[in-house]
Amino acid sequence: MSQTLQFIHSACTAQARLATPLGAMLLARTATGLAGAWFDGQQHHPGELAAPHRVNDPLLRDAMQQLTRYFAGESHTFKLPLDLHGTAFQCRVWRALQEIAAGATLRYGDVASRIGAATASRAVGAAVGRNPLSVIVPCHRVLGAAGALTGYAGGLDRKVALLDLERRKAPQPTRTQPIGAFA
Amino acid sequence: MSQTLQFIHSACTAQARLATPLGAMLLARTATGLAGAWFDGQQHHPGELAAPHRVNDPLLRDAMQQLTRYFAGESHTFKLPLDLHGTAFQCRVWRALQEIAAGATLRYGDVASRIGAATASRAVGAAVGRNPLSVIVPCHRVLGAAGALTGYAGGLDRKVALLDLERRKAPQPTRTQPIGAFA
DNA sequence: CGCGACATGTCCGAAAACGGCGAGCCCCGA
DNA sequence: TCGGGGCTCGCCGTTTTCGGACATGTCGCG
Repeated sequence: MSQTLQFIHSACTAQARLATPLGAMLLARTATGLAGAWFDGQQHHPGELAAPHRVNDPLLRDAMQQLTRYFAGESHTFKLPLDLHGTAFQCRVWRALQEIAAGATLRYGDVASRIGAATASRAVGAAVGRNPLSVIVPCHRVLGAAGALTGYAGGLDRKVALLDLERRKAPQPTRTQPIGAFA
Repeated sequence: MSQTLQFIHSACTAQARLATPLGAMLLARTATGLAGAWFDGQQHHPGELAAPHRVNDPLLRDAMQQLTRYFAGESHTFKLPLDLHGTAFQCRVWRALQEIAAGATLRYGDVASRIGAATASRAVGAAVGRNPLSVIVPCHRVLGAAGALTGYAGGLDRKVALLDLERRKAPQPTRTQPIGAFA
């Protein structure tokens, strides 16, 4: 079992389910923060959790509200305490993902450069795919060098839908300019 | 990292240190019970724990008191809530160990028979060696078929000292009679 | 009696396989 | 000539796989 899922199963204190336009989601929290958000049936889903269902948990309720507003197009940002666990490399990647603004996208290679491992774009792909917080950590905002979607743990159609939703709301350039942003 | 140590590091809520005639020990507890007791420098020691030091924790204080009485020769039994985590096989072995009375010993093969895996004596050896609760779960009461000490995670001299201590107090036959006990 | 061969569960290290990539090259069709 | 699609190859962190090593004991064979 992967390091992340191991952690999820042993440290989660509560879970909740949420209906979204793209299908039902499972949310899970630890004592520290939100630890997981998965679409039903997506890859790397943790399966059944032992933690109790708690619709009234303050953190889980916050998360559900913000996700609902997100899918309604009312907000594209999340403000929640997170509890991300993975290898050091994965954490660097996931942190980099959180800095991609809604409506913008990066290439896998761009992310690799940003975390100081310019030649590790393929490893970045692997790490992006294991992001435990679908939607909230915007792993769907990473495209192939040629602009192809390449993949999404929740299925490519969901990736399209998420990007559409964000582009409709935020009429910015389709792709951030990594050079300019870091010059 | 072994399954047990993984658990120790992630689930322990407090730790304490105790001086004994055989060297300093580290005690660790979870929300459920006592989870670990190791001599400094022994094999499979978890190393530094993130959990806070709490000399006043009720459970840890109980454990320290009972260990102190044990080393003073005043008592050979422990009454504490334990929280043992390992593979199913290891748990069966550790449970079997707790049924060996002070002053008595068993052979690795006897333990194997008792848990219904008569041919797995070698695997029993491996499991005994990973016992996370030195002294309290009496892994030192298991000897080789010929009566040899064979090994101890804390060093053979400690094994000798513990057996000596128990034999002095309890003048029973040196080895339990597994046949009679289970007939 | 000494020696070798098994059986058994877990852990550890090394090696190989596997990806949500990207650059370079070739080829074909406008 | 230029652009795009398809192919090959190098890149790199993670996961999987595999071969030993063990806190042993029994059996068969010389």
